[in-house]
Amino acid sequence: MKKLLTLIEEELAPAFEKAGYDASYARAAVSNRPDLCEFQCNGAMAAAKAYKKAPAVIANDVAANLKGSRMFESAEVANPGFLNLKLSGSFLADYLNDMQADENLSVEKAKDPLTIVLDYGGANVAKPLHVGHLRPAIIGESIKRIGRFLGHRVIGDVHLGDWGLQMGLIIVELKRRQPQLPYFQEDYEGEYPKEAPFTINDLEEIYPAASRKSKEDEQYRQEALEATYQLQKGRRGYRALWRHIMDVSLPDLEKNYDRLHVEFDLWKGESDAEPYIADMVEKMKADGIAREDQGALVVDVKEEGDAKEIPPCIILKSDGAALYATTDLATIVERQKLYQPDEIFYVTDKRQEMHFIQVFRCARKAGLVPEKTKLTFLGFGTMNGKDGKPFKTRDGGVMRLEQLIGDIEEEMYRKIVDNHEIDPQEAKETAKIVGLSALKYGDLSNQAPKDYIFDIDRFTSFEGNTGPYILYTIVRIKSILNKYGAAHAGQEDGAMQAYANASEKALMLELARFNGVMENAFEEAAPHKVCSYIYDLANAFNRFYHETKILTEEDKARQASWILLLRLVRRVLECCIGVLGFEAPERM
RNA sequence: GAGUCUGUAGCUCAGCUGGAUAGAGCAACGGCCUUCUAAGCCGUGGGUCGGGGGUUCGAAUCCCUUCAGGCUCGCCA
Repeated sequence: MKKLLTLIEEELAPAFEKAGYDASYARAAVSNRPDLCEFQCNGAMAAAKAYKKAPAVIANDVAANLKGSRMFESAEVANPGFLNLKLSGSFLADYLNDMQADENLSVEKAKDPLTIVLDYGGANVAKPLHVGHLRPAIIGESIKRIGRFLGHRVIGDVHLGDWGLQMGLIIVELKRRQPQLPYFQEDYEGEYPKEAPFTINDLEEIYPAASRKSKEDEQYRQEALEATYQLQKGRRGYRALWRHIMDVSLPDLEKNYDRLHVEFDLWKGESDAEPYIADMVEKMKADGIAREDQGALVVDVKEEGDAKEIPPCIILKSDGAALYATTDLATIVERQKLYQPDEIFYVTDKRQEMHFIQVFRCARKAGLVPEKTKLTFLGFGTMNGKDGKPFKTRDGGVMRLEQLIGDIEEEMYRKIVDNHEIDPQEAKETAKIVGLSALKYGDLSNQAPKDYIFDIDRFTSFEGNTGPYILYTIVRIKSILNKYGAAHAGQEDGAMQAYANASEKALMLELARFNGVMENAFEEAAPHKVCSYIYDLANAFNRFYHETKILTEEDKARQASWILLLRLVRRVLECCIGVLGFEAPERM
C-alpha cells in the first residue's frame, strides 16, 4: 500500500499544476499543529520565490482546486501560506480497512530484495558475554528483523572473535598451568584427548588472568604473540586446543544469545577467513597495492581530501601473523564468494570507526567486492551507568550479561508479585518476558550512535516510555478482545467506520503512519524510530481507551468498528515489538 | 595537537530533507476507579535549544566561530 502522505501528495500535485505551479511543490507533512489540521503542505511558501507571488495567493489557488476532493474534509490557508488539510473520516477509515486486509499491514515488501550480510555479534570465544555485547546484539537483531519485514534477505552473522591474540593468550596461560599436556609437545604425533582440559568456568578465569599478565610482562606477551602465529600457521596441538576452546565456548554463547532472543543465521568467526588470507595477500602483492613498511605488510588507504591522516591498513604484522583487518578483509572475500551481497553491514562499537574506514577502503582498492556493493558501518555508543561513566558492577568490574538479565528479571518479578495476587510460576514466566522488553526497549529507544545511560529502575518501570508500558497496553487490548470474542463468536467482521471522536481520530492517524515509520526506520537503520512510534501509538490508544467504553457500547455497528480498530492496533504493536525483538505476555 | 561526535526542562531523552506557540517521560503538585487491567488517564508548574555571529520571509535544525565534555589517531579487537 502507498503511504498516506504519498496519497495526499498525489492529490495535491494536480491541484498545484492546475493552478500553474510545479507539482514538485506538492509535498505534504504531518501537521505540527494538530489543533488546526492533520496534514499540512508548505509548498506555497517554497514556491513563492520562484513565482514571485505571495505564498498565501499560491496557497489559495491550490486550495480552490481541492474543493470537492473526496480525500479532504477541508483545505484552508493560514498565514503566511500554510495549507492546512483535514482528512475526511471516511477516507481515513477506508485506508485502515485496506491496511487491515493487508497481511503486511500496509508495508510494501521490497520490489528488488537486497541480500544483506549483517555482522553484529562480535563476541569473543573463551570470554563470557558481558554488558558490552548487549548493544550490538540488540541493535543488530532489530535491524535484521526490520530489514526482513521489508522483504530483504538479511543474513545475520555473529562473527566471533576466535583468531586473534586472545587465543594466543589462552594457549600460553594454559601451557603455564598444565605444561605436561600433549598439546604443547611439538613432536607429539598421537591423538589428542577428546575432552577439553578445562571447563567454561576455567576459561572465564584464564583469559582475564592472561590478559592482565600480558600487560605487565613483555616476555609473556611475546609468547602469546608467537602462540597466536603458531595457531594461525596450523600447529597441530594449538589447533586441537583451539577446537576445545570453541567446543566449550559455543554452547555457552548460544545459551546467552538465546536468552536475549538473538538468533544468528551464521556462527562464523574470524578463523573462517583463514583459508582466504593467503590468496588475498598474494593478490594484493601482485597488484602492487600492498607494500612492506617497517616489516609489516600494509595497504595505503589515505585519499585526497581526507580531513585527517588515515594510517595505512595493516594486512600482516611484522611477524607475519594476521590481525583484525586481515580477517575482516578475508571475511569480505568469503562473503562475496558465498552470498554476493548487495550490502555488508557492520554493527560495532563506534570507536572502531577508523578500523572500518581502513578496511572498506582497502576492500575497494583491492576489488574484493563489486563497486555497487555497499559497505556500511553503524557504530553504537557506550552504555553508561547512572554516573555517566561506562557501566560497571558495584566493585568496578565488567558485568556479565547473565547477571544483568538476572537482575532485571528479579526486579520485574518483584514488581509483578507486589502488584497483585498471581501464581508464582506464572509471575516468573511473565517476569522473563517483561524483563526482556525492559532491557531491549531501554536500549533501542535511544539513538544507536549515542552513548546512553542504563538505568535499571527506569527501564523496568511500567510508567512512561518503557517496554513494560508498551506491553501493558497490548495486554489491555488483548483483554478486551478476548472478552468481546467470547461473546461474539462466529460474528462477521464488517468494516471500520469513520471516527466518532477526537481520540479515535488521533488513534487512526497514528495507525496510518505505520508503513512510513517502518520504511524510514530501515533506511536510517534506526530502531529507535519504531520505539517512539509505538510509544505514540500506545499513548493514543490509552487515551481512546479512557474515553470510550467499548464492551458496553449499545450501537453494535459502532462497537464492531472499534473492535476492528483494536485488532489493528494490536497487530501493529505486536508487529513492532516483534521487529524490536521481544514479545508480549497474555496477562501481566 | 589533528580529526570526530555530543551539548535541548532538575534528571533521562525525542524533535524527519529549516516552517506556525520547542515535545515526551521521570521527579514535584492537583484531579479521575460500583463500569473493558488505575502498571492507566487528565491537568499545573518548569526551557536565553552551551555562547556568539551569519544565510533565510522563517533556524534547535544549514554555515562560521567559540566554550565544555567524550572518543579516535600503525602492527589489540
